[in-house]
Amino acid sequence: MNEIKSAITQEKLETAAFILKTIAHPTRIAIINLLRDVERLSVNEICEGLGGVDQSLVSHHLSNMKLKGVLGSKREGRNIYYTLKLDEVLGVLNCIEKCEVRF
Amino acid sequence: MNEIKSAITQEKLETAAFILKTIAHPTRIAIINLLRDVERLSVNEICEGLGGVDQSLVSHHLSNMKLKGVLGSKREGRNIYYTLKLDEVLGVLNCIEKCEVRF
DNA sequence: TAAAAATATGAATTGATATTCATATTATAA
DNA sequence: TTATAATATGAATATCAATTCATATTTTTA
Repeated sequence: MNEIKSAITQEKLETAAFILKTIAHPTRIAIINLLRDVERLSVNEICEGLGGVDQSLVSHHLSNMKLKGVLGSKREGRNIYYTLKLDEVLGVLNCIEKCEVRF
Repeated sequence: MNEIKSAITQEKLETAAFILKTIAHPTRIAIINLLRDVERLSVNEICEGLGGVDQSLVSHHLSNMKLKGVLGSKREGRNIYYTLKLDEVLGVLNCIEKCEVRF
């Protein structure tokens, strides 16, 4: 009669890893940062905000994050606007931005 | 005369992505969780805590996280004890553990 | 209705990461 | 001084993710 330590389920571990993997890329973090204070942005605006990242590559990153539930999108005329859907990731970025890595 | 928006530097983006990548794996998250409330653990204890993950694989994950500055280690007799070095990652896990992903 | 703007898609390539397996190293104990 | 326990290492393989490039789709406007 012991063994408290409410072990995190395998499923939760996998979900956490899944989300972290989804955002663990400089360009994708930059995109999330752009969406931090703006509610929504068109692909063009995102491309500009990133400064010189290829349209197609940006699009791949966007649809990847959308697929994984981090972003949402809505077409309006000829633009498509992306929004942050999983706001919790902002918390993650806040945490991580503070820390310097010292080897 | 505009352009406030203290853009995150490329370097910061890369550091953030680097750390996130380092922890974005179910086994590695589990290891960090084990070290959350214990200060230090031997490799054996970690293997047991993980339940049936191959020793060699655990070792690879450990040295990877050590290399990247997330863990530290200290030999003592024939055991090697690992500790959390970059405590900020706990914050990241706290953030992430809350969120369910809904597609 | 053809051209242009905005964005997506898919295949090919490249690059990175995880896993396995067999073996090496280090320290202690018999 | 050998056997054993604890851990690391490295090469081989397998798996997965990022990038590029060329082209497709959708919407609007001339």
